[in-house]
Amino acid sequence: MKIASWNVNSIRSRQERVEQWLAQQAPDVLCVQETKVTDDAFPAAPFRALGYEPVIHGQKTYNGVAILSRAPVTEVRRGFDDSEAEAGARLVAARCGPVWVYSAYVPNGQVVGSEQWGVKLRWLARLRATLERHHKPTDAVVVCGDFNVAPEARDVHDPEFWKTQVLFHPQAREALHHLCEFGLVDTFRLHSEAHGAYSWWDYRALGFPRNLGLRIDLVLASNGLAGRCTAAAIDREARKGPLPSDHAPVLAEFDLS
DNA sequence: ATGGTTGCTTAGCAA
Repeated sequence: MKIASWNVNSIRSRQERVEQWLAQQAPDVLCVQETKVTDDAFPAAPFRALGYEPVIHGQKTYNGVAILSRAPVTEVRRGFDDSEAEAGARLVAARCGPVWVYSAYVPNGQVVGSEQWGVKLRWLARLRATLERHHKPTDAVVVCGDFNVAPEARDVHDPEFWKTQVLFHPQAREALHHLCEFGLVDTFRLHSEAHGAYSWWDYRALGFPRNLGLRIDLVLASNGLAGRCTAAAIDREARKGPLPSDHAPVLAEFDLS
C-alpha cells in the first residue's frame, strides 16, 4: 500500500498538477494539506474520475485538509474530538482499507513566543491525545502531513539559524518527539540517512534552486506498521516546473500482504 | 535565508 502526503498550497490552484501526479505515482492514498477551500467548492469530480474518493475538511481562505483514497473508506473523523476549540480545519482521518490514515496540517506558529506559537505546541499535544483515545501503537495507523517542524539538524539547511525559528525551535522539536513517543516512526528515516533531503522550500527566499529547505512533511507509521514499510521517498521532481506548491510530496510504501 | 513569492481576497494576512 502506497501512502503519500502533499501540502498543495490551494487545491484549486494545484488541481491539474495533483491529477497528473496521481496518474504518475498511483498512490493508494494521498493526504493533502492547505486546500484553502470550503467543502462545497472542493473540486471532487476530477479526483473521483481518477478513482479517488475525497474525504474533505475545509474552510474559507486558510488551512483545509483532505484524504484522497482509492482504498475503500469505511469511517471518517474530522478535527479533534476533544473539548477545546477547533483552531482551523487542520485534521481529518479516514479508515482506508486496513489502515487508519490521518492528514494533518500542524499550525505554523508564526513567531516563537506568540499566541500562535502556543497553539502550535498545544496542537501537537492534542494530536497525540487523539491518537491515544482511538488507537494502540500496534494498530495500523499512518499520520501524514505538514508538521511545520523539522525533526533533526540534517533535515535543515541552516540549523543554527533555524533553531531560533518556529520550524526548528527546540520546543517544537520536543513537541514532535513527544507525539512520536505514542509509537510513531518517521518512515523516511527507515530508508535514508541523507542530509539535505528537504520537502519544503520558501517561495520568498527563492529557496528551491539553492536547496535552502527543510524536511517538515512526514509520513509517520505506527509501530504496528513500521516493520512493513518497504520504501519511503520525497518526490523533489514535483516541486519543479511552472506554478509549483512550495512543498514536495512525500511517500511511503507498506507490504500488507 | 533576511530581499526575493504565492494564494486568497481585494489591502492585508498567512506562509
